Amino acid sequence: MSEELKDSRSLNFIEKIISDDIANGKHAGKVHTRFPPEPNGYLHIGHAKAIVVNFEIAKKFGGKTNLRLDDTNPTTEETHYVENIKKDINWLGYEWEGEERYASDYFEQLYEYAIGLIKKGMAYVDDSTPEEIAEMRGTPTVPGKNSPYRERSVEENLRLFEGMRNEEFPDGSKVLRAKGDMSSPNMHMRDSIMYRIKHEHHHRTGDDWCIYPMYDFAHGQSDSIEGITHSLCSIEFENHRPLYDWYIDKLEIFPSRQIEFARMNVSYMITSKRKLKKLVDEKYVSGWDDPRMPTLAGMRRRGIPPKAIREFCDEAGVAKRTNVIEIEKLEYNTRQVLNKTTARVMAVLNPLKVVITNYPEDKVEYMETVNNPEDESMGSRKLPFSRELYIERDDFMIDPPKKFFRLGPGRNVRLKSGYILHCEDFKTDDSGEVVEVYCAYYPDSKSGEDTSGVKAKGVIHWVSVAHAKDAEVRMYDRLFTDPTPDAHEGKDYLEFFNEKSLEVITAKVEPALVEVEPGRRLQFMRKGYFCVDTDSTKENPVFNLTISLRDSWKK
RNA sequence: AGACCCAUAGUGUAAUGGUAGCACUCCAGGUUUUGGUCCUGUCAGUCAAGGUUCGAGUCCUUGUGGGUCUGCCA
Repeated sequence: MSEELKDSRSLNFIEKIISDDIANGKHAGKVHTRFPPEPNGYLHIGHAKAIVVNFEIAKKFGGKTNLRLDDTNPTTEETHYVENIKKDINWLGYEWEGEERYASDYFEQLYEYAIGLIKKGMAYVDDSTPEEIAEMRGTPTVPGKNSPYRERSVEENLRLFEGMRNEEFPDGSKVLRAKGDMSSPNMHMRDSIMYRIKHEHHHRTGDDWCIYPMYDFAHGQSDSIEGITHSLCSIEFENHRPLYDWYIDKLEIFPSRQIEFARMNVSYMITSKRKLKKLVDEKYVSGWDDPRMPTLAGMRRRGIPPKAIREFCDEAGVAKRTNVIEIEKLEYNTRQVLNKTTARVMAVLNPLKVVITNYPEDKVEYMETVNNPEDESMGSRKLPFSRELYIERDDFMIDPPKKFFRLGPGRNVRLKSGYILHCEDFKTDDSGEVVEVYCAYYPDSKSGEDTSGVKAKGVIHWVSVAHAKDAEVRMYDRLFTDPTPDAHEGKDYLEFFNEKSLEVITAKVEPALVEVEPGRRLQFMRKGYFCVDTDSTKENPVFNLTISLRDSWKK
């Protein structure tokens, strides 16, 4: 199980309800939640929120959380998705109670429940066409009409429903409906469809069934069967709650309680399955796990630690109003975790050569440098230092402003864990571009044993030319240029695709970096946090920018 | 249009009917061999109008704004 999240905050509204339930002895104080994804796609940041809410709330009250795949629609669901869903939840840091469950585990029980309702005269087989049913349903303002098949006898309904199960009827020819109230202002109460005929292969039950229950006649019943005490779902199911309760009441089964909360939206991200799929299909991104994608697979590859996602979701809070959390919050949580856990390494993203004119040609020194100033236990290592170094092109200016603390003609700068340099000259090419910088070093200014008395305001990173290795670095930025790309009427979200969301560069890195394993997270000193990509090899190391360091420098 | 739900700084989220707080962002400073981290500070809020009350962000009414619902999807 995951590390404890901060426990200082006050209870959210769901926790208050549960807290009251416990105080009142409801369900003998037991708390049991569930995460019920449909196995027809990949999990994204929105699912992460639901996962964190369900697992953390249960944990907080000493309860359990089930994983249940809501597989009642055989046409869209696949085993392949199940495996990815399980992997993503585990990666996020959670373990569900026992084995994962499936709504399809309960098909027989659900069938029995339906028979029970028919026997009570509360359900009937309807021969109407889909069009007729839609027509008779009415609209929110006009009451619906009763189906002409509504008053069939219990015996006939029983016989017909059994016939449905026994493959006697073609797809779409009949449905089983709950006898609700066709004049209810709540559309879900207007004789909700319980079963439809689909002669299709199911990923788990194979060809055992040709009738499948609808969400409304499967979800709440599954909750009940599993003894779910608090069924937490998103706000769009609010209108389903009367039906959820109606079935529990008529079926006389364990009374799970549905509580709705607002789904989480994040700026610059979209979570629409259809829109995400289009990005993949039309090659805007490399796949569902492209590091720019808001999928858990994408964020994992990007290098965002699961703990950061947990804290982000937890700190975003739980309430009922529509929200858009600023992506800056996720970035904050990401940096927060990475700052404490990653080793600092030297990597020059945009190299400029520096020659130390008074340093011997063939001398090599090994400079001791601490791996993580935030965590002494991470130790230190040695960096090769020589006469020619790469520094960041941004760290040199021909004519720098006064507040620029880096290198410029006549200026001093400290090389991190090295010497202080004094810039004496530089060389440009025909276009005026600086191609080489010439410096002198102060031999008695070595890091840790500096007796020079020389002042240097800035500190820059570097790597020895003779020892540097090339590495592919994928610089990622937000996928979209607009905080709410899919909320503009008349404008397609693809218009906001950020063409600069990926830039591939070749960096000069310290030699040890070609040995790192995929998945490893590092801080490139003064630049940002990076993660070794799954494409990475010793011959061609690949790093993904997770998130840059904050940069408060401006002219 | 009818039903249901929601409304607190830029963003998100708190506040038994009793001092509107926290976090992120922004801005300003301090520390720093990362212009990072850390620390301090500033700016900034109860949708509107009535009502109940000694007292309303909280309760009531109306309005305004937003969300969900008219799949044999979940």
